[in-house]
Amino acid sequence: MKDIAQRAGVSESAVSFALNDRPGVSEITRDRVRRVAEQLGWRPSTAARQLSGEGAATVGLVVARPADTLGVDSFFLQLISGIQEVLAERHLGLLFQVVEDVADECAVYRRWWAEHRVDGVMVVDPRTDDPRPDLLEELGLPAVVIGGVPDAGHPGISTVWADDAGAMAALVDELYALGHRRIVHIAGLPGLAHTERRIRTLRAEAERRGLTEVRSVPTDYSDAEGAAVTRRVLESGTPPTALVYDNDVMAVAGVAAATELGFLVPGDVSVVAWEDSPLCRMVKPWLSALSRDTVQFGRTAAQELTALLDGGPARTVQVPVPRLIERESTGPCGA
Amino acid sequence: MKDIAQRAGVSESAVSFALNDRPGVSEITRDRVRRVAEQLGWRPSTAARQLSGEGAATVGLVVARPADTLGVDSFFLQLISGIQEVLAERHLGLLFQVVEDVADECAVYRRWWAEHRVDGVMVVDPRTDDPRPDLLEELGLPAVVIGGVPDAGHPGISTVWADDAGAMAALVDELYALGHRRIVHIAGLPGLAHTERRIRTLRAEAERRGLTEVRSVPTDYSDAEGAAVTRRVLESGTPPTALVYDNDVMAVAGVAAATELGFLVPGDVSVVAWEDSPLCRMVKPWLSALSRDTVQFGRTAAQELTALLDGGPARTVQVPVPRLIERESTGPCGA
DNA sequence: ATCGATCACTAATGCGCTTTAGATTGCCTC
DNA sequence: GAGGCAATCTAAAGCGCATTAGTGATCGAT
Repeated sequence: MKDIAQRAGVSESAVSFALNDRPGVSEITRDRVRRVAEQLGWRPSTAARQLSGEGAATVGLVVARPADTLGVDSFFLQLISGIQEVLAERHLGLLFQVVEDVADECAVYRRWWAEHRVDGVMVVDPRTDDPRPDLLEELGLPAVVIGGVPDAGHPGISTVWADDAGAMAALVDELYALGHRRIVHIAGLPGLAHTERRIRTLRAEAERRGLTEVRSVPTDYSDAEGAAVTRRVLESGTPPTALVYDNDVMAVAGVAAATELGFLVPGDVSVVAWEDSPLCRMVKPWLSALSRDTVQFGRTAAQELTALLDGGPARTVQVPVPRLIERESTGPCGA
Repeated sequence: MKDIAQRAGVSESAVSFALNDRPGVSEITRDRVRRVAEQLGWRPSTAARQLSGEGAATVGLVVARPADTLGVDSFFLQLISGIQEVLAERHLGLLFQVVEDVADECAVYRRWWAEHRVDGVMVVDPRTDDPRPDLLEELGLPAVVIGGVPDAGHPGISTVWADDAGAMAALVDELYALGHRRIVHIAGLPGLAHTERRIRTLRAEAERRGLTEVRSVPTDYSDAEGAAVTRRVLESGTPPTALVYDNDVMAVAGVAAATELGFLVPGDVSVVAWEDSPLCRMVKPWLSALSRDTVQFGRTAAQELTALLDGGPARTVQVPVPRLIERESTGPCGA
């Protein structure tokens, strides 16, 4: 900046004014300074900028999952792509970290906060009894919870959510209409908020219709557990006629397991994957799936966070309900 | 820090000395200061620290791939997990960005450099005629190229690489021993260094053995192209008896396509996936695959980068050659 | 011709930390 | 007991930027 000031023949302050669109310099000086800066390829040092009051120009994202369960999911990278699109426009950096569990995650937030490393964070995989919103509220770190439930208790925190409950209800409607009465929901991790929401909704819908042979079985999202649970429920006395998997990976593994056991899909048992991906069209039969625009989800979340950083109020915004794409793995109940 | 100084009854400089293990302060004072700092949950502001000469305590990673081809791969998140393990130990942050193409990627490096945002970067997906090493060398940004070829031309840049050529040669050996003479390699993106290396090696190995019906077909790594190419080559006059896919996703899609066409795997055609993942055990027949420890790959790369940041010399380190896991999709040539 | 007001700019301060150059003390040596 | 030296601490400068207070100069109004 000193260089610029010298070459443009003005003081450093003038340069600062010129480049930040602040009043106090004439248009012609401003132009001259701009040109010199451009020519020198100058960019403000984020450190210096931050030290003098501006933010860190960075938002944080930490995901708490063990390395091996992380890779299979296409969800995260899609989400991140969407987030990046928005952040890149504003030249905000994304500080990314993967940790083992929520306790570590909280530690990371504390550190980031103490080191002034981030201006805000995005929280994924919200849980029941989640300590994170409280912590972030306490630290005063702007945050948006991705995939949470509307939550009035935290005025500084935005929520971006999809109506899992509605989607589940619609899905049960659909399966019911096809004649299915025995449904097993191979759910995801028990502690996760959306898992619990889906489980609760399924139970409520079943009760409403007087269905007794409807249940959820929590898993760890892995193909191994997906296959294992599938085998277990299909080999029971009265096997279900419809299986709903909480992710694409388990659904694919489940279909393979069912086929091996001699069950026809969708003849003997219908299968729905919650989360669409290329995977669903890579196996035969093609999997019917609940699809949503994950990239857009990320965009929306990032927009909410930037709005928060701009001093806007915390909001709760809903993204479109996942839509059922019917492919080949669902059909009328045969049993 | 002012707080700490006050409460410990010493000057700010003494605090700095104490907390940075610098001489100039007695052990008892050092302990006292440490205790106060701990109690206050103090962490140095990275910005201030950076401004006074230390680095940014951050390394950068940018991946240049369109959003949709990004998600299917389990490679990246695994790699990042490994990287994180090493970075977390040293409290280094990871600044992550996804962009459209290499030109954008270069722009990001320039910006990061100008803004002093990162101390070093990790470069993935090295290409033939890659502009990035030159640029990074010019900027003086420490870097490690992940999956590159040993490259003597850039003294400031480390390389971590796997011997794709050796793996390909071994694979051809294996297939040749099984009696396969017509092999098609469904390759990845043409510009990528490892793609070219695999293609060249395959051609060389074929020539060495006088095999004329061996070739590579480049693709974009997508399941769609994988399936399309599979159909095309299998429907040609003399179909290959062995297919080698450059990633797991295409291999799975390819098997599905082959099966649909009435080809038995491995009876009519053997299939090998280059890159192992849960996917390979989610389809029947289970896919034989070249497996490597991607998390470890990330760890190694991160270690090289931290070594570079510590002022060590640039090195070229090789990770273990991918190992062929024979499952159910490979067998003796039937034709 | 004088005054206040506006404009274009400069000087100086502070952000939180590291670091260099002192300042003070105690201790040893001859 | 004076000089020297090491140990321990403090004062002050500087990193690159934003910002506030201050300085001239120009202009319109009286």
